[in-house]
Amino acid sequence: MTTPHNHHDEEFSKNILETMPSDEAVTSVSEAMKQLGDPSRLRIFWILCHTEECVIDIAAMTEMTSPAVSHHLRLLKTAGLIEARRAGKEMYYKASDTRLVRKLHKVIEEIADITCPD
Amino acid sequence: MTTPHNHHDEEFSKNILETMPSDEAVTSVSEAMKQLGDPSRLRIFWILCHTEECVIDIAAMTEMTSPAVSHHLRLLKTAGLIEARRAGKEMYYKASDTRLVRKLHKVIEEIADITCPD
DNA sequence: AATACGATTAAACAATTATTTAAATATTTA
DNA sequence: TAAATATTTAAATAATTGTTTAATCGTATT
Repeated sequence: MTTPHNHHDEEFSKNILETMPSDEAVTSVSEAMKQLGDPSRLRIFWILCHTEECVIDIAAMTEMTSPAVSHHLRLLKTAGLIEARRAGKEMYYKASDTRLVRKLHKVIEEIADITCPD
Repeated sequence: MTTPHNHHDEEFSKNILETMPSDEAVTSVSEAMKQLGDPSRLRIFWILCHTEECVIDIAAMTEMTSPAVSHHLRLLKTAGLIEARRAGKEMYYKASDTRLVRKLHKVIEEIADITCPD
């Protein structure tokens, strides 16, 4: 495959296309990013990276209703970013202990410190 | 402020709330994540992290129409993730040279290499 | 078993967003 | 200046998504 315009030498363009992330990689990365692309979920995720909490407390900390929190928790859980455990009447959520989560948490903290780009 | 349930000691809860990212930080981080939460934009962004390209070539590489690419480019540009320059009839786009962009690029490459979480 | 509490689900609504096709704009070249 | 090329904008449509309110489900307690 060749691009309509040839701004780079063939070797280079070929290399780019070959090292391009696979569809699966793109899907999984964008799926994770998408979940954190919502401010409510980002807040919840951040909290759960630091502590394990029940739904009511998360709702209080983020000033949201329980159903709204529950909805976001489900999405985060489906994406594999958080996990849950039941203790009596309560469900406790916390960030999953995976490389993906650790990297996302790290980049969030780093970006949050920047605030102004550059 | 105290959470409805007290699963942690007061000192700890207080500390969490205080270190919680500000609204501005949350907004800016989630805005960046949101842009990369779309697979089409993630692909485009990845390409532009590696090379400068014109719209037609990006469209060819991603198998999208020019208007669709143009639309995503505008969003990425508004978010400060990419920049543009005109050369004759063509517009050339590339990733912005900022800390934010470098960190996002890095985490994308890292996550893409993982594929399977954990 | 009845009640209370925590959490989830469902339905409805509002809002945002991606894609397509067609038209418009900008720049170069004949 | 007319035609060709590259890109953007606009209009229309389809699809996704977040939030709210009300109802339901699961667990524990009395």
